[in-house]
Formats: sequence, structure tokens, C-alpha cells
Amino acid sequence: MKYSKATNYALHTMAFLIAAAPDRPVGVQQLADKQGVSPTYLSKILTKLVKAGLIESASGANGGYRARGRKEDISFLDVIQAIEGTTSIFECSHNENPECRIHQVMLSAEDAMDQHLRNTKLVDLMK
Amino acid sequence: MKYSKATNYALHTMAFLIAAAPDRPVGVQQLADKQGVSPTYLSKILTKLVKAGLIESASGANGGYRARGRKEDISFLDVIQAIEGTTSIFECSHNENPECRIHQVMLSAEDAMDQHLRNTKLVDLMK
DNA sequence: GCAAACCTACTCGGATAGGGAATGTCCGAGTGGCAATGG
DNA sequence: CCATTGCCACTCGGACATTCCCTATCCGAGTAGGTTTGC
Repeated sequence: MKYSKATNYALHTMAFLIAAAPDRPVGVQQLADKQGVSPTYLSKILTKLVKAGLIESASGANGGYRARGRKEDISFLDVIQAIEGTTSIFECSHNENPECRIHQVMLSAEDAMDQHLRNTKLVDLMK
Repeated sequence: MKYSKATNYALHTMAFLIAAAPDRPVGVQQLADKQGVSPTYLSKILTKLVKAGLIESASGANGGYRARGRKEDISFLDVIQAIEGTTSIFECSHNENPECRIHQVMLSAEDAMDQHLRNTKLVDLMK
């Protein structure tokens, strides 16, 4: 039970993009260098963030990635779900019974964590 | 990012053991039948719970497993950590810097979930 | 002693994660030809 | 007629997107043999 490293890279990348000046997009090479991973690998992660609508990409000369929308609204949960998906953290074997108390407890525990991640925005990191 | 099925089995098994009458230990065969897994597989899960001190085992004829200690004190977190271990849910790639703000946010989010799991006891399931 | 029950080590296939190389695809920007226009 | 200007098509290279591949690790399960204990 762990978050993948991709989530880690995604969070750091998003934090960088949000902190960067918004006029010029940032290339994947620069982002990859900063985190010590290959550009190809990071590109896959960035594509997920693009599909989730958190950033936008520009091809061609002077292209790159740029944060999208109101920066103040982007939460940790947005980034995590873009990478990990939105499936629940726990699956009960007794799924024929949606009333399983154990399942309910696990869901509410997960919800407590999600609330925290939803209320913490990436802009909170820089103050 | 998911809890393993073993955790699921462990929780259901613990709930059953706590609900069972405490006088006679329960055999692994009976527990396995109830959840539709092989006895040998469940045995490995039970061994982890024994090592964590949550249950105790009795060899020989009329042996089996039995909840240990005060049932009211056994929380969801106890069972989960017995199976999954206690390592953190998130590892920051920038671990050379323990001050990483992203890491701190993730830890506090995990702590919110742990609090919930720690405060919910298995006896709460039966009322 | 024997059978019931747990304990442990080993194996094994499949799924997933982490990572990289190569290739495909898109797009801005330079370039060059050509026509229109003004002197 | 000649030079300047403007326009259009084409190419080219930079940059993202995607596909394929390999490796390591973990999970879910099962087998086999050993050990303990009650009768």
C-alpha cells in the first residue's frame, strides 16, 4: 500500500509549473533534469496531467507545458487522482453485500484522507 | 495504490474471531471456508496477526486461533499495520531534504486517515 | 503413538511498476518563389 | 523595366505523444514437510 513514484514526480512537477512564470511554457527536458528521470518517462506522466486538464501542452518550437486554469484551485487530490485514478483504496471481498460494515469504515477513513488532500492546494506550498 | 486482499481477509477474520465465543479456538479450516480462500493461504495471514500479538494460536488437537487481549482495544489500524507494515504511504524522491513541503502534506494526510482507523475499534462493528 | 492442528520454507505464475529507446505526430517558424505594385 | 513589397506553399526542426520493450518486485496461491499437543 503505497503511492507510486509517478505520483511523487507529478506533484513536484506541478509545484514547479505553478511556481514558474506563466508566460513561457517549460520543456520536458528541463523538468526531467530537475528530478533526475528520463524525459520519456516524465512525458508519460505529463500526458496524464494534460488529460486530466491540470496542465496544457504546446507542440512545435517554443513549446512545452504550462499550468492551466486558476492555480489557486488545484489541490493535491487533483494531481493524485490524475495519476492513480479514482478507484477506492479498499475492495471488500464481500462485495455482494454493500452493507459490509468493514467496507464502510474503510471508505470513511479514506474519505478523511481525501478531505485533507482536497483542502490543501498546491499554491499553499509557496508562501 | 490499494490495500492488499490479505488486509481484507485479515479484517474479516479478526472481526469473526472477536465476535466468536472466546472459550474454544477456531480452526483455520473454518475461517477459510467462510471467506472462500485456501486454508494455507489464510494461515500465512494468521501467522502475521499472531506475530503482531493480536491473536494467539494453539497447536495440536482442538487447537486453533483466538483473539488476544482486551477486544475493545483492537483497532482497524492495528490489523492493517500487522499486514501492511508501518512504512509510510508516500516516499519523497527528494529525501535528502526532510523539509520537503510536499512530503509534509502527504504525511499529515496519511495521519488523518490513521487517526480515523485508530479510533475505530473492531468491536464497533457489532452493536 | 497417532491424528489433528498449526508452522514454515519453497515455488510459481501473473500482474503491475519503473524505466528507457525508438518512433510517430504535431506545429511554429524560416525560406523561397511568385505576383502585384510603384517609380 | 526593375526593385520593393506582400503573400503563399513548402520544408524543416523542435517538442510533445505514443508504442514497444525489458526488468524487478509484489501479490495471490499452492505444496510439502515439520512440529506441537491432546487423547
